[in-house]
Amino acid sequence: MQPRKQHLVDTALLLFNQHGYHATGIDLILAESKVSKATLYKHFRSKDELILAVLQQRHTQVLEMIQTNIDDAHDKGESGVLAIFDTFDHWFNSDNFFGCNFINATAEYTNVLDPINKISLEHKQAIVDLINNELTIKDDMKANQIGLLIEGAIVMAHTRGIKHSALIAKEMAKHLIH
Amino acid sequence: MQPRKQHLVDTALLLFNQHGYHATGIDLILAESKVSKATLYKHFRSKDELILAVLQQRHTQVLEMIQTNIDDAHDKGESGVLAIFDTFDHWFNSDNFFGCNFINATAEYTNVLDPINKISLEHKQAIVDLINNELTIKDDMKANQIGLLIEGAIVMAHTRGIKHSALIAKEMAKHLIH
DNA sequence: TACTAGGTAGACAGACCTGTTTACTTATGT
DNA sequence: ACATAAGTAAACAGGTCTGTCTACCTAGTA
Repeated sequence: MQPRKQHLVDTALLLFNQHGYHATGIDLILAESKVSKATLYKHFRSKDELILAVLQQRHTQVLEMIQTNIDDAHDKGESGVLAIFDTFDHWFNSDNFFGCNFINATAEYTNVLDPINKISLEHKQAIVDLINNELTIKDDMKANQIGLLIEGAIVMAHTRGIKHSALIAKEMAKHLIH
Repeated sequence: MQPRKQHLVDTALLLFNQHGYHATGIDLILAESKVSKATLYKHFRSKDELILAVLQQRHTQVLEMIQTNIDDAHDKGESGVLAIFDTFDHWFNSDNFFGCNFINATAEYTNVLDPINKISLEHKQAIVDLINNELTIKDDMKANQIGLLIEGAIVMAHTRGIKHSALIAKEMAKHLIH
């Protein structure tokens, strides 16, 4: 991706997190990124398209972060599934946590047919698929249960500020696996 | 509450659910409720104040719905805690489900000091308190774990359209209680 | 009859929104 | 030296947003 385009996506991600999607105007993104409006509209046809690019990038980021923790766990002979919760624990306790971009996007873009809504569904599904592949024996039900624990931890951390929620969820996941 | 004021709150609740908070303009609420703008601004000082009234009412509604299910369960000699999940199951499968108003509000109003954000926190905390009081022996940790399951079920139902998520969560809660 | 409470319609201000367009500037590679 | 690609600044169009205000309209009641 061209550097300005990438810079726009990075800036927009931060601002969408800090203020929400509707509340973040194009002009603010331009002012913060110091990119001109003409450039933004050369790279993206609309604000919605920029949002999609932001979510697409975030999707990749999150899955890579999780995969890194899984790989580390495997190297140490530990459970990959439980390591996923460490990724979220680290995220919740960083100063980069403003809730899940996809949950937040679904809250603002309510139309199920909206591509923004669709990418959120795909993200959530991808995480459950990844969990399923980490289970010693594939088990859709168990993967969904663990996925549910992750979602619960995210909401608990975001709406109630309970930063250690990922560890609470991890304990619950332990009992599910054994 | 005066009938027009109540009607405004009811209409606004539906529209905020259908379109989100920022995306729902005052004018749409007025058109749908057939109330004049002057009347709205006599009852509410601002849109934010209307949102707060909506959330306040929703807060009461949800707790009452849960309490009804708990009472019914007690009458049948069943677990009050598990009955809470039936409330959510019923909600998810109604045509009145657009995710949790409070999770959605927190997504749009990101400032933790915002009263809209504060009421969301209080709502979530109230549910956990209610759970705690239903436990045979009070247990903050267990109440939070069950609260986490509920949040997870809500997100699963909303972002992935998995309408039976409350029953998945209920099964997990059974193992927690016993 | 006349006052009052509550409501209506609609114009208006002022700000902010997305998106387009024009004319100018820089940098790079041949 | 010159074409091309990429970026800039700024004005502009056409909406939409919240919130205010004026003038009018009922229905009930003292």
